[in-house]
Amino acid sequence: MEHSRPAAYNTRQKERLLAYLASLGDRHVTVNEIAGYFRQGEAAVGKTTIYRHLEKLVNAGIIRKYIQEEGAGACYQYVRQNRRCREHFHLKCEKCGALLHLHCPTLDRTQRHILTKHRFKINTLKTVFYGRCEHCRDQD
Amino acid sequence: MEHSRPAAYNTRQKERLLAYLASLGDRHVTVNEIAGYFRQGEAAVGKTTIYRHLEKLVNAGIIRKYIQEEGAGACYQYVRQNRRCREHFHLKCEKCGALLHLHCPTLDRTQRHILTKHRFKINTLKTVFYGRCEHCRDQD
DNA sequence: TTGCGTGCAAAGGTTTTGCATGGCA
DNA sequence: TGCCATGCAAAACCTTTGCACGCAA
Repeated sequence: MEHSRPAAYNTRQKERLLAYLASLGDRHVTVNEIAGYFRQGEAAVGKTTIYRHLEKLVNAGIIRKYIQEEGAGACYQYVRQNRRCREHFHLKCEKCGALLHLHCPTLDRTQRHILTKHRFKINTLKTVFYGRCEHCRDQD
Repeated sequence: MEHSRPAAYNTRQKERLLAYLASLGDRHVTVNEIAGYFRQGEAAVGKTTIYRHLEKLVNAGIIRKYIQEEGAGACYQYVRQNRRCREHFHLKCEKCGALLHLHCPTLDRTQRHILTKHRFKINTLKTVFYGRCEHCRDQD
């Protein structure tokens, strides 16, 4: 027995948006880039619709949202689920934008520590460590 | 010999703002909270002035700025030189929105581990762990 | 007196919301 | 035929900037 979950229709905008995001590979896009892509050509998708779908997709773990500089828009990236994808954290370099995957037993222990000692269940799909990668640390 | 550094006057607004921030202890405040505090009572300090001082104070290392989410206002915290005001992570509950502060030696070790073994310098001012807090884990 | 500090108002940007219309099931 | 989805316009945010006036030194 389901709760009163809304119907969730399949619309062409939704399909196009998801197909576009999936086609990006590892590339990140901003809302403006997405809107720009759908502005040209026949298949228009408005910004309002884009924002509304992106929020749902982020919550569903289908795409990941990254915050950037203050004042600048967020950027989004498709999360590929196919590969043998153990739970892991992500490191995002604020300078060069590189996204690193952190498979590490130490982090697994940290995650369990936060769960047992701080009683907080981390969502690794949404959590992103921001900072400087090896190469960018040497510069400036 | 100094470079052409501007004069930097001491104004009452500046003194009041710094005194207020210092009085907060470990608490974080947003610009709105600061402005609200100075709105009531005689000693008004405008938001523009608050923003301008906060930027300087952050650059001077006197206060710390946390960027929690895009669009939402940043949080500021006084850095007490003498006492232990360690860097810390934040836990954000996806369900109820609660923001928890994670002061924990285990996390300090994790941070060092990521630095030495994975060669990534984490920015705790921007990094937020997303997940479920104790209370919201029990529900649904 | 000099010129930085202040703060109102307006602009800049991203994101959200109101509401009438469109389209899926 | 219901009712969700869409998207324009407008609002709601946070933050920055222009500019005239105030005030410290």
